[in-house]
Amino acid sequence: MTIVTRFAPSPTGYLHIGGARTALFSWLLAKSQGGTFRLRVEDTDRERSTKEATDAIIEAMAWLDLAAEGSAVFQSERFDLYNSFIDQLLATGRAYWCRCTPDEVEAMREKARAEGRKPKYDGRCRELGLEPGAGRPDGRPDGWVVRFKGPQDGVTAFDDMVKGPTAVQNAELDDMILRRSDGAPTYNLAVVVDDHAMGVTHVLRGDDHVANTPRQILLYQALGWDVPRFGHVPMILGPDKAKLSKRHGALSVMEYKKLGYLPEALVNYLVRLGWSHGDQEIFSREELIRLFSTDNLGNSPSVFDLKKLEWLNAHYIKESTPQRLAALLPEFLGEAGSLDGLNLDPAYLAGIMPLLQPRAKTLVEMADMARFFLLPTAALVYDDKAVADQLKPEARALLAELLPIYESATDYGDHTALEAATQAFLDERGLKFKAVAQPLRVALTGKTASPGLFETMGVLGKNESLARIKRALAL
RNA sequence: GUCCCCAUCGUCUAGCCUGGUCCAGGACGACGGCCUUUCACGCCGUUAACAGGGGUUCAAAUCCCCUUGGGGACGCCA
Repeated sequence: MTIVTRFAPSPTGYLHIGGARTALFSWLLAKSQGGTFRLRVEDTDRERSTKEATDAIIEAMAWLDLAAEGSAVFQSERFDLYNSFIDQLLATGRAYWCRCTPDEVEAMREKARAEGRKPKYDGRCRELGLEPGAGRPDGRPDGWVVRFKGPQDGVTAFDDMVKGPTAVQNAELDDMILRRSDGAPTYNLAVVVDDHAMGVTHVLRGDDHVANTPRQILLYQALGWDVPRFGHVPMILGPDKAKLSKRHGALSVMEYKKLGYLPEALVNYLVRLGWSHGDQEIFSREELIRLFSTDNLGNSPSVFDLKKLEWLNAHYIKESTPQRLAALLPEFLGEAGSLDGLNLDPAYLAGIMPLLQPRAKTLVEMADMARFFLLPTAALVYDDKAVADQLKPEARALLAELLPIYESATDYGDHTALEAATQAFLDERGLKFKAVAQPLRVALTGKTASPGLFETMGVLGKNESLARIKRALAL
C-alpha cells in the first residue's frame, strides 16, 4: 500500500516556522515511503481566510521545495460534499439538530467550570428529535446547528506515530457541532471527509490537534471509514520556553529568506528540531528522504535556536556554488541600499563569492561585505577611523613605493605572484608584512577587515587596484 | 478548574522500548589556544545535563509511583 500524507494549513496568515516543520515532516514521511504528499487549504472560515495568505503559503512551500502532488484541495469549494455527509449522519441517527444558542451553551460551560467539571455542552437537545422546518418550539426563526451524537461512555484509543498509545474517555468529549447555524460545516467534519476523500493514510500535525483526534476517529467510525494513522509533533518554543511567537523574532518562513537564509539551511535546521538520526547534523535532501522515519521523532517541545540556524546557513553558503550566490546577491544589495553604479556583472560577482563564502553567515552579511568590490573607486567609502589609524605618513610612503611594483605586475589573476612581489619588496628593506598589510587593506577596501589582500586585488583587477591605492594616497 | 502530554549540558539531541558496555556521546553556543596580513574559515581543547523524592533490582538516565516544573486542549477557529 502506498501512503498518502498531507499538509492542511488554514490561510489566515503566512506560513510560519512551526507549520513549515510539520509540512516538512509530512513531505518526508510520504517521500521516504514512496508515497504521495498533498496540499489542502482549510478555508472554511470565510471571514479570516484570504487569497493572499493562500498564495503566501504556496510560495513559501515552493521556496522550501516541498512540492505537493496534484492540485491543492480548497475546502471552501466542497461544502456540498461535507453537507451530504452531515445529512447522512443525521439520517443514520449519528447526528442531531440542536437549537441551543451560543449564549446558552456558554452558560452550560460556565456552570460546569464552576462545578469543577470539564466545560462542555450538556446534550440537552440530543434526544429531542428536533426537525428543522417542522416549526420551532421557541419560534426562533433560524440558528440551529447539527451536532454529532457521540458515545457517552467507553474509550477511544489510537496509536500515535510519535506519542505512542493514546486513549481518551469518551465522556470527556462533548457533542461537537458538525454544521454551523449558517449552514457551513465545521473543521472536524471537513477534515475527516477530506482526508478520507483524498485517500490520506497518515496524518502528521501539530500537538495542538491531539484533542481533536478522538473526535475525528469517532466520526470516521460513524461514517464507516478506515481510520488513518495519526502523529502529533510537539510544538516549537521561543528562548523563554513559551510558545514561539512574533515577539521572539521572525516567524514567517519567507522572513528568513529576506534575512538571507538559504532554504536548504532552514530545512536542515527544522528537520533537526524534533527529529534525529544518531549524531548526524547535516543532511542532504536525498539523505533525509532515505533516513526519515517517524520512529525518530522526539516527543518533547524544542526551543528555536537562531545561532544553530546561522551555523547551518554558513555551512550551506560554503557549500553553494559561486554562481548561485552571485545570482541571489543583487536582491540583498538592493535591500540594503541603492544598486546605482554597482558593478553587478554576474561573472564578476561570481568571482567575489569564494572570498566571501567562508566569511558570511547570511546573504545579508554577504551583500554588505561585497559592496566595496562593486563600487567604482571614485564612489568607494573610506572609513575615517581606518584612514586615520592606518594611512599615516610612513604607511603612505610605503604604499607609494609599492605602486610601481603593482603597476608592472601583469597577471592579477595570479595572486601569489602579487604576494611574492610584495614580500620581495619587504625583504629588501627588512620590513615585516605587518608594515603594509593594514594600510594596503584600507587603501583597497576602505576598511580594516576584508578578505585576503592579494585575492582581493586579483578580483578587483589591475585598474581598480591601482586606482584605489592612488585615491587613498590622495586622501 | 477539568482532561491530556512532556521532562538528559544554556540550546538541539544520542542513549531509554530490549536495565549493566554511560562517573552519559555528538552538535550549536560560550570560553581558551593554534593558524594568520585584517576579518573570517579551519584545527585543538575547556565548560556544562540524567528535575526532585521514593521504590523494583546484585545493578536504573533507562522500569514503577509520587511531587515539582513546563506545555497543550476544553469555540457555531483551524
